[in-house]
Amino acid sequence: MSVTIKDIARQAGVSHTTVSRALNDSPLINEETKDRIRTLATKMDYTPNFSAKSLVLDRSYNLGLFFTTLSQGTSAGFFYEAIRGVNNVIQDRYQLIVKGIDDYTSFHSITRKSFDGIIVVSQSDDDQPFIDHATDKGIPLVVLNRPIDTPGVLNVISDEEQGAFLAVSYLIEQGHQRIALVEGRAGFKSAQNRKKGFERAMLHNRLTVNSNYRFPGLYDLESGHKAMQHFLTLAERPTAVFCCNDEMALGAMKAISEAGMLVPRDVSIIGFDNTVYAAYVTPALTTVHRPIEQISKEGATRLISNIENKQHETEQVLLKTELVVRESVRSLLNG
Amino acid sequence: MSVTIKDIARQAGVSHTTVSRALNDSPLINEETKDRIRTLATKMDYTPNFSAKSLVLDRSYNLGLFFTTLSQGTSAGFFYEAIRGVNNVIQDRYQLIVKGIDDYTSFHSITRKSFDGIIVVSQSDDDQPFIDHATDKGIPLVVLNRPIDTPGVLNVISDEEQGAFLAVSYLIEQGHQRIALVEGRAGFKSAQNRKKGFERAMLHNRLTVNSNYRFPGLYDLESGHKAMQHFLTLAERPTAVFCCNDEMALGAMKAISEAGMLVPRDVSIIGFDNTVYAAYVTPALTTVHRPIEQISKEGATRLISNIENKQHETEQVLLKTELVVRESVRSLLNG
DNA sequence: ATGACTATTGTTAACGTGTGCATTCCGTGC
DNA sequence: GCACGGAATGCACACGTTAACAATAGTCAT
Repeated sequence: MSVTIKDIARQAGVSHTTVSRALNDSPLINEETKDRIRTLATKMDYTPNFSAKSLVLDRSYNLGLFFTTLSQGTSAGFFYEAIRGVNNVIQDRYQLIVKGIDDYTSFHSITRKSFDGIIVVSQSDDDQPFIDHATDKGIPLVVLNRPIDTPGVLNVISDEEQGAFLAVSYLIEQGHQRIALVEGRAGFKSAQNRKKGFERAMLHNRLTVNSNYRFPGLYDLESGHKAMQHFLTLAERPTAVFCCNDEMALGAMKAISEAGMLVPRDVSIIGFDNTVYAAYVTPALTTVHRPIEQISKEGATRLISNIENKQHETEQVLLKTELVVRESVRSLLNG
Repeated sequence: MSVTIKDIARQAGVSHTTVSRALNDSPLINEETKDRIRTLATKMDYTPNFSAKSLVLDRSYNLGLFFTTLSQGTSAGFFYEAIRGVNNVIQDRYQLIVKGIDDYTSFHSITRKSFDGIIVVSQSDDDQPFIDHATDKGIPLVVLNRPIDTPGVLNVISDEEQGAFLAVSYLIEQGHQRIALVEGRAGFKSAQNRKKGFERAMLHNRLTVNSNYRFPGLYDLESGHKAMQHFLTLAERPTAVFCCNDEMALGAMKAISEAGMLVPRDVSIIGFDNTVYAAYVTPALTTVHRPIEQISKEGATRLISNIENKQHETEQVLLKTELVVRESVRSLLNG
């Protein structure tokens, strides 16, 4: 059917070995023959058979991009930016295969043969068995977005604890003291770190956290909505709420306006993630920007470098987050 | 390194052919030997080498999921739903390879060998050369989301013209007559169809469209914002605006509130796509739901059926859209 | 008992590419 | 003139799997 190096060899009057070497730019082959063969190859519209290459070279040309889950809980924007970032650096050297870890009942089929490298965009501790499996099998690996304890694994993350600290410190600077927290999805490391940053900022300013001022969330709009409804029933309402992501912040804003109140006049809201929508909500949401696309670019670049140089760098890379001030926080300072 | 069928054969005292047949459940092999070999295989932790299979069976086990672009203009929610839908039906039979068409300078490397089938999530006429290439190469193909003229191509789309008709008819039912249109990105078929639905609904109700009441858009927040700013400068403002997607509708709402006005009191807004955020904006956005996930499921299912049954169904499947009524449209009827 | 037929297993080649080891040719130094 | 070395190419096999064909043993009808 399709043209192979043997076809080219026949046409060129050489052996298929020579063709193979010529197309791989081997120094063994005369420059003129190389040229002749190369032009002949393009003229004959030759495409290498990657299955055959894979078989003999023991490389799959596949990079796996694994998310904790595809079917639930991953925000669309997050997902999109991660794929963009990775896609951007792999170009045509690899095929990008997108998977959800929770699609697997057994990791048996995940081997060195099927993936030259794996990028895990991790959102939960539940990914650990998968990460261990990949490490055991000796597959080059990078874990993004969630800090990893396992030594010997490349890890690129944003400093979320610092981001939350930044956000809450900002609230305090603006004069807020009764600050509430809508937590992230239980089990997600990001939820823990953002909470930690919140607590550190409070402690650092010698503020105590009312236990009524914490509410569990699921990172979705609905749980932010519910949390805010709860806060609004309290006799002494918080003046500001730190939501562990933007979606929940939007839900909270919704609840506030449903109660006939206004953001930020009655309650200040701050989010996390800097979703595209954050800028266009009314009022525009003050939030923390997390450089997902940059994380995934950085991760993919380092992974590929590890693969191609057969090295095994295992650094942990921390990328800084930054506060994006918009309109959803009111200053309580009388000036 | 890893265990092959020959290793199993040696252990079992049979030929590697027998092992191959046993693992593929060939009727030629005695049931007992099959069992013996199968248990031995799992005990030895055997995983088939897909490169070898691919080479001899002439199948890649790859499905390509191609978007018009990954780097610009695709909405995150859209992207996410499409991948989810496809991923949902392919399970572990295929690897899902995600690509942007605009990443390619040449389609040369896209062949039958590298993809068993291709799903194009098409958002622009510019995809046509790619679609033609895939058709030429004889790669099983399905085009989602954009109507295709090319005969002989499987095509699954939502009826967007009907959706727009639905939306605008609803506005008219609520008593609106001065209805403006924020158009979609030029060149995108969806933009044309939504506009067509708009026009048909107007015509059907014998309403004329003021040429000041049309404004080009890019499907992003900013252009909706700009369009609305324009409409607000008009002496005779529209009472309702049909935005060709939700993002632009959000932008428009933003512009309205910036001008000190309220939705829907002063201007009614209706969107298209039913983004996750539409429900949680204030006021919640009335919009048209487009079943992206269902489209991609349907498309993937039919493509796989075509591949595996070696048939060549080329139907065009139209899935209905539906109006989701929320709070962003005011009734002008005095009741 | 012999031929045909079935059930089960083995032999061998094939898929397309890369590579270790020969082979050939040519120039160079003695 | 001959050995040596380097440059260029070819031969033959390997990678792991499937499949056409061959082979063997057993069964059954004549």
